[in-house]
This record gives sequence, C-alpha cells and structure tokens, in this order.
Amino acid sequence: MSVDVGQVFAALSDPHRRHLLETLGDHPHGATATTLALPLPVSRQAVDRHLRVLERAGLVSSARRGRETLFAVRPEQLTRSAAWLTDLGKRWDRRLERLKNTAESGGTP
Amino acid sequence: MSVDVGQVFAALSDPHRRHLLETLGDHPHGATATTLALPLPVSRQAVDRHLRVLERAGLVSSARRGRETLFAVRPEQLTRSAAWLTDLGKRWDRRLERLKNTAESGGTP
DNA sequence: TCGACGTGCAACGCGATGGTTGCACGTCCC
DNA sequence: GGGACGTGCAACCATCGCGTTGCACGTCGA
Repeated sequence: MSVDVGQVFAALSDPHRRHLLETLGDHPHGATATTLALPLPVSRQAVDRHLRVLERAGLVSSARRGRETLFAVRPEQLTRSAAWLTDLGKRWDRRLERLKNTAESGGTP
Repeated sequence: MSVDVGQVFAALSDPHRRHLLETLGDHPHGATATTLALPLPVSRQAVDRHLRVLERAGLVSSARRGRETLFAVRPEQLTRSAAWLTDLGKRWDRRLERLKNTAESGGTP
C-alpha cells in the first residue's frame, strides 16, 4: 500500500527496468546489483538506481545479508496495478456498451 | 498492435494523462483538446500533446471532423497491457510456488 | 468573400531522469 | 588485525519530458 500506480507505471516504462524484473524472476532467492549488472552494458550504480526505483514502486524488495544486498520480486504491487488497468478497461467497455444501446434504441441525432 | 508496452506504461505514468483518460471515458462520442483543457490549469497545447502521447500509445484515437479534432478512448491497448501485467505476475507466482515446493521437498543447499 | 474560430507546429526555458566516476563505510577471510 | 571485497552516497554532465508562447493554416458562418 501507500504506493501510487503512477510510480508503478513509471517504473515499468523503462526497458532496462522491465528487463531487470524479468531477470529477477529467474532468481527467486534474490540477486545483487553487481550480479545483475554483469551481463549488462551499464555500470553497477546505474543498475542499483534502477532497483531503487523499482523498490520505491513496491515491485521489488531489498534485504541486506552480510555485505551484499539481495533484491527479490514482490508480486503484490504488480497485481494491484493490473487490477487498476482492468478496472479502467471495464468502465470503458461499460460506457461504450451503454452508448451502443442508446444508439440502437433511438438516438444519435 | 505494433505498439510497445513501454509506451503504454510511459503514457499511464503521468497523472494528467490518467485524468484525461478518465475524463474521456465520460465522453464516448469523443472530445476536443480545447474542451478537455477548459477546466484544467494547463494550456490547450499541453493537453493536445498529452493526447498525442496517448494516441501514440494506442490508448486513444483521433478523428478530425470539420475544423475540430475529436479524441476517443480505445480499449484494446489497455486490455493488452493489463494482460501483459497479469502474465508477468503469473510467471512470478509460478516461480515462487516452485521455490516453495523445492524448499519443502528438501533442498535449499 | 471575408472575418472569426479552432487546430497544428516550432521555438524556448526549466526541472527531472539516466548515466558516469570517485570515494568512504561496513563486512568477510586469512 | 589487516587486506580485499562489496555496497551506498555525492557530484557532475547529457538528455528527455513538460509547460509555455507565438504564429500559420484550414474551416465554418454571415
């Protein structure tokens, strides 16, 4: 909770962050920023900042273990955002359905 | 089709654009940028650019009628993005479920 | 036809964002 | 304890996105 859908969408708008999320899905135990940055053409700090953005959006969680920080996915926020999207879609469909019925029952003047 | 989910999420990340989408839902016949900008504290051009972004993301459609341009919602892309989100969520859940089972059946070495 | 209205495009300023590098702190291993 | 490793933070620069204004073009109505 307490996280705006806007932050989630902003986090998901970046291709690098989406890639990080996909990769993190393959590491359910969690992965460090250094490990994730290894095959990428960007620096460790950049990946770290991306992970911070994802964390602020509630999409990943960070847990420090010893001298390394493990990041792991957190499905709840993603589910919430998906629900937001489907809700908006449903409202649209309902409006369009009403419009269609109105048109059939007599009136687009 | 041919629209990236990144564009959709980037479009949805802005509060003004989300508000425009909500408002457009109340005008199934379509609305002009000037009309939409009236109650807002931003200029008509700003609203127009927001609508262009939404159009590029495939979330709204523009149709010129005479000297005015009507914008209307287009639910398909929104449905697609919602599906993308739920799919990613499902994959995560599946991974986490597997992890849980693995842990129970004996092994986190 | 001519004035009025509405739109689209270009140029500009400003703040946010993404990327880099360098350095200080905490933690593991010998 | 001491060196090595990994992380977090700050400063700096380039780029992008948002908002503004001004102007030219197309379209409606008298």
